[in-house]
Amino acid sequence: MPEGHTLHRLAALHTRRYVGRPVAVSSPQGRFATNAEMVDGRVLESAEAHGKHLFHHYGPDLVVHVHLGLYGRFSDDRLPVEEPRGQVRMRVIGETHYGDLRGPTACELLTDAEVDAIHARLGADPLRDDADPDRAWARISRSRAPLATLLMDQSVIAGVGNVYRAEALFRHGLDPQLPGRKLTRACWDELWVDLVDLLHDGYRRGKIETLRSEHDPRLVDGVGPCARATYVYKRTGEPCLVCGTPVAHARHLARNLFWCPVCQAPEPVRPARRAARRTTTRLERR
DNA sequence: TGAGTATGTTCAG
DNA sequence: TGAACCTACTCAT
Repeated sequence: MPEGHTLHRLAALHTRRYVGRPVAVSSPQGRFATNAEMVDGRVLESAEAHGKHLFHHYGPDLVVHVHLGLYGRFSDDRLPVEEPRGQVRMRVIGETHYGDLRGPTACELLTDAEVDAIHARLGADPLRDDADPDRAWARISRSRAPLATLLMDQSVIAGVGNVYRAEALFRHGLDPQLPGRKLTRACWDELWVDLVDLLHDGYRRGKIETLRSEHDPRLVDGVGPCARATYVYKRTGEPCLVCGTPVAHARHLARNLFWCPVCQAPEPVRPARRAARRTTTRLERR
């Protein structure tokens, strides 16, 4: 599930597994072979994530940049190494474990300047201490674009993908088509705090679960642990867990968008209704 | 076993 | 706007 939490988990894992010691880097598939030679045998100095991007720092102008894209994976296995299965773009071997990178959108060797450029174009990352939500707000509050577009714009908020977008908008009763400039500062502040909570939770669990306990059918009805743990994502036509209305689906900029037409009804929002809405979708800190 | 689908991004046209 | 990337999972057969 490569949204931001996945990449931050990988950065933390790679820090534990490999940082501070020499690693063997290769490209069984061959597409990263020349660059792999440049860092093979070097000490991995640090691993970090910004949004959905992962960086392995081997020294000045020696940074491996990885983006998993839609279906990239980075495995984690104990030594000894096995024969590569499938297309392994990059293999990193440490003292106790090794990782195989498959199907990434990007796996490239960058200079420091190129890495800086990526950081510069990425927006506030809810999982980074240096995140600047005011900069994100400056973009959102000036934009005519709908929230559904803005939340997925990595130059506004880095690390939020389709699942977190759908779930965060639902949790705040926000119409996905609401223009950014119509969002109130108070709503943004609550939304940001919740994104920080949600992504940290995903980081800890290693999966995206967004249901508050009172809405979790696994707790309410004793449904098996495999039941989905989202309010609207991939629940098209199923009853909203709060109001029972069938969850709606549409294509938005070539991506799937899910929302509850009642809990996230468009304007006008009357004060009484907003108050009622708050009692059912209030932000719950974990 | 095979078809269909996906949490993302870039590039061609 | 659609194709490409080319993995892994789910579901139907």
